[in-house]
Amino acid sequence: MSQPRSKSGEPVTADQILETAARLIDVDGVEAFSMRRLAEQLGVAVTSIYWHVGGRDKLFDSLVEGLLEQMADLRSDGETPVDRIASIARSQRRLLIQKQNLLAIAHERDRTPQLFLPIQQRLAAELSELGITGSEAALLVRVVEVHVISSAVMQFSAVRGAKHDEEDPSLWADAWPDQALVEALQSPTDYDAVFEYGLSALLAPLNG
Amino acid sequence: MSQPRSKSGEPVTADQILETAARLIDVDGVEAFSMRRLAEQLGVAVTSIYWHVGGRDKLFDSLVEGLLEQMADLRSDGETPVDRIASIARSQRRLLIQKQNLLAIAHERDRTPQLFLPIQQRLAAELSELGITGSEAALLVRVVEVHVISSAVMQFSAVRGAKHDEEDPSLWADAWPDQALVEALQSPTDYDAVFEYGLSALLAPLNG
DNA sequence: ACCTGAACACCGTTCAAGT
DNA sequence: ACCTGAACACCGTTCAAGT
Repeated sequence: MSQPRSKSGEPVTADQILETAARLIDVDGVEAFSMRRLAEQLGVAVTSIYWHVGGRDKLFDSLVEGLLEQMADLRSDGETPVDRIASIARSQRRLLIQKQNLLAIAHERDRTPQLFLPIQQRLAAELSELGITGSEAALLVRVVEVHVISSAVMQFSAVRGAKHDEEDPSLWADAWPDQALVEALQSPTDYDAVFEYGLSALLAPLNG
Repeated sequence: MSQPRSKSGEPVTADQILETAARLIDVDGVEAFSMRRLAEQLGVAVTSIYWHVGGRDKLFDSLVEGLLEQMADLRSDGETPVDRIASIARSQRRLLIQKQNLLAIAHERDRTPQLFLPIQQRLAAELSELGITGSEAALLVRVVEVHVISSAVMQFSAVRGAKHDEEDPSLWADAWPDQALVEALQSPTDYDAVFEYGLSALLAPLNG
């Protein structure tokens, strides 16, 4: 139960600081995070964090770095190259949604393009099996990556902002003929369905 | 040249405050914005901003509201429903990229789903001309909107983060067979191309 | 090598007081 | 109705000082 604190006398390590920061962010969100709260949680003076991991920027960079490493380990399966591409895309998306707050930090710091990197090579390998190479393959790699990452970025902000998401019914004339549509738009967006629709549309040309 | 300031003796209006805030954010970015700087720019004490427009949250909400209104006025053209859908999507995207900083604020405050609203109805009208209605139409509306908005959100962070975007060549074995691909991935992502590829892939089923 | 407190230059916000 | 200064509770960061 009890967390490691330097009150025990033991010096704090950089890893402990990063772990605690990650947990804090995961539990309370990014906006509640501050160096001073982290220090308090660690039972340490703020300034010793600076000694071990540097300032706020360096700390966040290190956390994003950890996310990048996790993406390198993603599993994928499937019979065909297209299946395997879809499989990688899905597991990358799952990881990003699971690490929502880290993704938000990466995005906030304009590091989202770096999230492409750990998976580029594997996508490229699958594409080359389909005979797709060169700049065409590069475009497709980007198309898939943008779809995965941006959909995760959007979903996050949508879920958090669900309170404001109430459909203003006055926008739709009561006489709007397609009431089934109005009703469907009233309920919250199903981002999984949107993602899957997009993914198969993007990969459809590869099956021809 | 000279900006309106309350030093002149005239009271400041809420509109003046919002305009100045928008300009400040547009020029220096969101991260450089603060209530105190805004007050300074207006030649007014910080606290009078609170009297006119409320705090930081209210102010940002009002700015986002302005963006929503602009989206209601977007023009579109084209011969077929599919062409018009694509046209609306492109002009919405253009507006969002032009108002990058406002988009970032909207995203940060989890208001991105609200950006769907001003255009939903027009997309729905085009879809119904194609005989697409009900929950199927609702899904397609969301698919298009997510594509437009998320691609703008991504492009923004990518452009700003271009400094970190350097491809790490060590990731690619020098012997990687497809050197044209490696080279293509080394150059920065062409987000317009990625957007257009995605858009036509998403709309392709509608032409069948 | 590791930790500390004091200090600096910033924030957003509230509130009582002015005219 | 409009504006103000003072004050509060926060920030991130630097630095000289301790052990």
